[in-house]
Amino acid sequence: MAAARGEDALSDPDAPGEARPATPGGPAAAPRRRLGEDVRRAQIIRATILVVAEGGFDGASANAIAARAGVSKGLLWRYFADKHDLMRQAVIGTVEALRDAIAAELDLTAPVPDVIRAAIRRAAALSGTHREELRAVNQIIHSLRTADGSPAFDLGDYEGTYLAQETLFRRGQEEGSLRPFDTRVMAVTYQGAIDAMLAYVDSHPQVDVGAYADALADVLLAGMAR
Amino acid sequence: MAAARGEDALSDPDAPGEARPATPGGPAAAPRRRLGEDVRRAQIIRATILVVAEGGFDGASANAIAARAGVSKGLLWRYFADKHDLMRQAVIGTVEALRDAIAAELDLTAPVPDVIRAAIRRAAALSGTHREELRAVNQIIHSLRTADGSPAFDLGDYEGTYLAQETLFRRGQEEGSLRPFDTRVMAVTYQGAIDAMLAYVDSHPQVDVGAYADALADVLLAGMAR
Amino acid sequence: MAAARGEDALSDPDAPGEARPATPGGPAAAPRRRLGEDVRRAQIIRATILVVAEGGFDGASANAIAARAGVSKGLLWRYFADKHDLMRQAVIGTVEALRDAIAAELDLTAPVPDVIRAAIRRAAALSGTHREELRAVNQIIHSLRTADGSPAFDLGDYEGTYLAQETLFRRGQEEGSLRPFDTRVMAVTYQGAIDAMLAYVDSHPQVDVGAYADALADVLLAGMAR
Amino acid sequence: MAAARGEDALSDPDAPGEARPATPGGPAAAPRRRLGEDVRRAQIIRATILVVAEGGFDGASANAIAARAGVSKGLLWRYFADKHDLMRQAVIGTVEALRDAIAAELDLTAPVPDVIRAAIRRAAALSGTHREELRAVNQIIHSLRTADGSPAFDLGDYEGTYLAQETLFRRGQEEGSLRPFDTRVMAVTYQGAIDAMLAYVDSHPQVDVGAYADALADVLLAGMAR
DNA sequence: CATGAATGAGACTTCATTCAT
DNA sequence: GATGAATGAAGTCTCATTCAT
Repeated sequence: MAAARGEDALSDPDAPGEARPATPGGPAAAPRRRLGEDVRRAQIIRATILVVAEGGFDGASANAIAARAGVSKGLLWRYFADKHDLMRQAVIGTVEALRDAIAAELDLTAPVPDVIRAAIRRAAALSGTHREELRAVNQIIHSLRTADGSPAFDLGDYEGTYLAQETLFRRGQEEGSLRPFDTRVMAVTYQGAIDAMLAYVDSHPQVDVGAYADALADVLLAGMAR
Repeated sequence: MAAARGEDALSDPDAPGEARPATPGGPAAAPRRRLGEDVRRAQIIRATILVVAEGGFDGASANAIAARAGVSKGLLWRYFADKHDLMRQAVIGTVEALRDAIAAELDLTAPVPDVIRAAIRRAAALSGTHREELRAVNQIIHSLRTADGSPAFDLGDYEGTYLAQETLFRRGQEEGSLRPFDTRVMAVTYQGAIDAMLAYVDSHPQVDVGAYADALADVLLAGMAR
Repeated sequence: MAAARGEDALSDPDAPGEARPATPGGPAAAPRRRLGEDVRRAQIIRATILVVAEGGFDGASANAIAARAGVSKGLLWRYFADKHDLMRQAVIGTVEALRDAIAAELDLTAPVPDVIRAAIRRAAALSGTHREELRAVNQIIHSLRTADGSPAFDLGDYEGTYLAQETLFRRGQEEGSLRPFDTRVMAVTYQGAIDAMLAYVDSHPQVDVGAYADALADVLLAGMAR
Repeated sequence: MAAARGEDALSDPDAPGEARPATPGGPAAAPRRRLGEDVRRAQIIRATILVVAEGGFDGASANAIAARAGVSKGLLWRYFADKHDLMRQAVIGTVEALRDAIAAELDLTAPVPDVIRAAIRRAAALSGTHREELRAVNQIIHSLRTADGSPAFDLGDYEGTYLAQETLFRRGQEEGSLRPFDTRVMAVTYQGAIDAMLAYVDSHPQVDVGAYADALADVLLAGMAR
């Protein structure tokens, strides 16, 4: 399970029974381990994702994140300029990982309808393997604001995704496997359908994700295919 | 007590179970409620929507809301139990208004494809008439949490909407205007496509909303119609 | 004594034996008195002066100031934008009070040497009546910095004082009671001598302030008078 | 241990009372101290002076000082017990250097008025050669506090300076070059005038320092000389 | 010895909520 | 009822100091 990479202080595999004066029942002492920069950053980002996924953006205080990571509060600010920076980097790193997880083993040279069906299936699979990431990224993207109150992320950040999908759709149209339609509207709709699916299966755990993905592929391809 | 009106779900705008003293008329009767009270509540909710739409959920302090409403800070808590209650009721009231705005003049007895196309157009029109409401409701729904950290709203609140749409789709299938498909998946997808459209046109002001709505209707109906 | 205007929470004349659960020996409860804006500001500034005079600029935390004023921490920020603003206003208000205390009953039309001697005496008297103010203002002026690290006060703020003294000196020179000298250098020197006196008697409590003032007047006038 | 050198007062640069293991030479012998150590200490003190002069006492974090000195943060505490110790020793060492710079080439056997005039000129010259030192020492002396909040330096540390000046003044009075006056008051005033001059020229860079020094000597000697 | 990652106390500040007026 | 002064908990962030490497 992705959630168990060893960031939880309570499950720390070798917190010893440290000699601390007069608090023998208190929480385990911190052995002050020294880690490489990248490892620490990843650990803190992972804790951020988990805390946000669980308690929402507002509940993700620096305190909660540090506690979840099993580090001291002050350590956060050695690796991130401030909380905004931490959240921003958590999103950026996690989105990259999600994109990789979708793109992996996806044969983009296959017939376009096959690519689309496979992509939907892979996206659906994320709900099982990256539940916290999906939840957290959603929260942060919707909540993070710059100092002047404007959203830190907006749909402009989706532009690259839209363009890639439009390219795919256009190839399908040229190859004759897709009928003519407005590719931008279709890209936005496609992305919206994926996001809706992920939100739906996240809050309806009894739903068969694979079946949903297949049904969604049927619905979308029925609208696209010639 | 005035602070406890409208209880649980987006689809339940008229929940009972509160001590509203002796109001034996129907919900449309507005019996003994003093006008000033409802006006004040609406005024505060309106201010809440505007402040949230502008500065996001986190930026919507009670101070800012009271100032925007032109009332004193203390007055908020005469009409709402606490900030959570204020936000919840702002969503409930506004969603109701949005639903009314879509449903108005919508002839549900018309042929199903016509209903769908009309509904998409009406939803798109909201981006011009209810921009703040759409933004604010989105913010609050994504951000509001209960005391234990769990989301205050979830997709369960969409259940009523899904059921209504499924009913419509099923009639189309029975009448032969729509082809067979999983109505729940289609309902979720349809709603996701609408939400994606609204978000897209909100952050891309130069887009022609009507044209987008028509293109979306084309895309969706191509996937649904026989 | 100037220090006993009733700002000290512990000496609050009517803190009652409040019914607080299970802490019958703790500090007296706060009756939440409501005060006019000017009174509160003066009270907080007074507390600031006392805390700075006693523990220095660095020891004057917002916590310490609020506690000394007998108010809650948060109240400070209703009356002052931030700590810098609080310190700035404390200096401005106190310097004005000090200047008034020196200027009062000073007959500026008297012969110049008499004015100078009287002014030195009055300044010396401040060491008895405004000890905390003198200490605190000195601390803050030397310590307060703007966000970019540059001093918040500098000798430019003395310019008005220098000009006034130069005017006085020049009158003395025109009237023939003072000999020719560089009035700017004399103004700076005069001010330095006053400040040195105040610092000296502050840290040497056994010194006879009046005698020092007379001796200083002798020394300075010997250098000035024709 | 090297971290505890020079103890208490500005006028006492060689205080004993610390455990320096087995150094039976006189204070001028520099017996077993390794050269590298003193170089490091001087380097760190120099960095401290520069950082304080530039950003003030509060802006002089251990981080900034270490960075300016080009050493690691942890190294500071090998040479100084804590930050208070570092600041104290920076003052002590720098004041000693400043005193040397004034005393150098000063012929104390010359006629007293000549000595005074020369001393004023030399002090004025410091504003060109030791600007950072003057600023930093001023900052630290005014800001440094002991753990209980009382000033770490006070005018008692000037006592040696006052005594030396009084001795000089008294010789002048005995020799007939100076008229009778209170030598302690004159010493305090003289020092105050010097400090005021240095502060003034520091914040008024366009002033001709030499001319100021001559004018100040005129003013002071006019008050002292018979 | 030297480094700098890590800690933890404490600083300033915001803000939902209470309550004297 | 209405106001906004007052409270106090909680948040983000800094920094002197420690200590594993």
